[in-house]
Amino acid sequence: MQTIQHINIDDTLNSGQVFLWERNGRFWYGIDGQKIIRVGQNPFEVSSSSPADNYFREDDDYDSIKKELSRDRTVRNAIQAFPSLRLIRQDPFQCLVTFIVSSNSNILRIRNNLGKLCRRFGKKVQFDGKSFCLFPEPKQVAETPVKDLLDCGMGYRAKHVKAAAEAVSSGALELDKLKELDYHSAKDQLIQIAGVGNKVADCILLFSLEKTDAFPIDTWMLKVLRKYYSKQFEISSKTITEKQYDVLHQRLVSYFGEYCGYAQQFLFKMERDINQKKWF
DNA sequence: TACTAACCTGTACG
DNA sequence: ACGTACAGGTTAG
Repeated sequence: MQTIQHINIDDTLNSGQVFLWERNGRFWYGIDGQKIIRVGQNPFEVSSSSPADNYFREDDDYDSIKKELSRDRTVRNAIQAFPSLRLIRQDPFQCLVTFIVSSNSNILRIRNNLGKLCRRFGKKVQFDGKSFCLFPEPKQVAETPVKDLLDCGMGYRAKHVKAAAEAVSSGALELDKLKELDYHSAKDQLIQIAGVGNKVADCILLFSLEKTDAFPIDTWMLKVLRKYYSKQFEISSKTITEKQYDVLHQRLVSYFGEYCGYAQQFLFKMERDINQKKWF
């Protein structure tokens, strides 16, 4: 006998994947593209303003993924600490904007930037007796002057956000089609967008485009790799070059397997919590 | 090809 | 309080 869903909402929503969630009493409410999602923990339940299919990747064989990843001692410890931490399946456009905005920023600021963007340009809706602002659609952002995006506090990222929205809105970048491609083909297209480099692309691929073999390598992952994996993945420099990133990713995939993105999420959550970093 | 500094600006820390 | 450094990186040179 086992519980219906192995999903710890607090851990999952506070692991750096999503930024537009808020707790209200027994429930958490979040913005995902053109819908509002509500989740409660005991008992676990999800409802939404329009169908949100498998937002928490309920369709993954979670137990067998964890079992496979547990071959590694460090990931096994992280899984033990956060046994119901899930990867989230996000709206691709929101995810694209989110991680462009995230570059060289911090979590609280990212949250504030995105919140302002929604309040200023997103459609206002009612759900569960409360009012919310949806994430603005690509066309809406594409038509917004950079000046107004700057008011959201995005700084130099504002022009990248607008350009990305233009690419999506014009059809030059078809996000949904990237889901059908393999990791490298999809990544090649994402990298074309200004403001999207290796790390940001990997976040978008992992969190919204079905690429569980993506492994975003940020400063925290470098810290983790140095601390626990100095033997397997030696990292000498303070930062890594594009080439080193690619080589490292390849080795991470062959070490952790096709679900290495999950390993990244467990490790990231563990290390941030150890360092008592605030999520919101 | 590899390495550096500059980049907007809100928070965090002293 | 008030200044200074840093932040889930990317890019131009």
